[in-house]
Amino acid sequence: MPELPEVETIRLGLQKYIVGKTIEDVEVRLRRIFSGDEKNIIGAKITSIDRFGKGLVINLDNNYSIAAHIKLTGQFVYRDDSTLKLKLSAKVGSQIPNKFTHVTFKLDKGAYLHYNDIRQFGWIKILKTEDLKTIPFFKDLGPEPFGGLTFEIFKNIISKNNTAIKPLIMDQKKIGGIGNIYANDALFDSQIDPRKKAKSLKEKEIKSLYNSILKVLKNGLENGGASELNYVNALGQEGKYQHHFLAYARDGEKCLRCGTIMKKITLGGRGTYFCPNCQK
DNA sequence: GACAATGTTACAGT
DNA sequence: CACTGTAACATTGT
Repeated sequence: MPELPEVETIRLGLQKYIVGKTIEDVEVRLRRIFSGDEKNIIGAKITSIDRFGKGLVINLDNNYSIAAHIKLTGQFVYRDDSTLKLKLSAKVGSQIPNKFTHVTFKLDKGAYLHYNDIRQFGWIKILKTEDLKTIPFFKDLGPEPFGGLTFEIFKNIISKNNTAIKPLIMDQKKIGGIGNIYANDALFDSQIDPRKKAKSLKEKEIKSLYNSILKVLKNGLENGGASELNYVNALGQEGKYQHHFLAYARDGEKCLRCGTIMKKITLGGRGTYFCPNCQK
């Protein structure tokens, strides 16, 4: 899923469906991805849902929280009597729970929250709310595009780093929430070569990239996220941003701006897509 | 069989 | 110590 727009879409869904509900039981089928003691959350009521970068936090009324990161293939799927008739995406499967459902939270009024994860890279941690910042991922997370990341801070990050611009904006310690899809699309939108050294960007390019990042993330959010891989929302349904990709996965196709054939290279270990003609 | 997949982190090297 | 690049995590699909 899982970049800022996808995780935010899940957060909005969870906020709508599970806030106010009580956790009656927890079934952990794959212990390796789970830490903390589930006994500490049984009987507690869900009060709010937070998102920090690509991480999710479910807060409870007993000073405990459930922190989670779904990495590449995690899914949180909510089910109750009224959502049961909704058809699940094929990305979830026709049945839930299934062999990829590693954790199930049983809520009151016959509702369930299932955690699925094919590759098992994701994690769920039970801990005191005050201890959330002891999780390294949260502690080291940089400012967010729709949070503390002002243009001045962004400019400062870009101009003092000597790495290629694309891996830099995907570095969660520098900026929270941007992943491979939106990094590719933002660089395409601002016509910047992803290999270009961050330090070498002119003020005008930095400004343009800042605006493009906000623009593509907002577009992703308005389309309910990108279900290119395994991502689904909290009801097990797909997003639509995969139909609006500007550069991601468009290698071999014509550039939307100039018609040149789009190229794919590997940069920082990740697939990188760009127009060799109009991204300078 | 080889390779790549929306992410993060441990580790080796400079 | 700081920075950078690569491998690894586990599984599926092409």
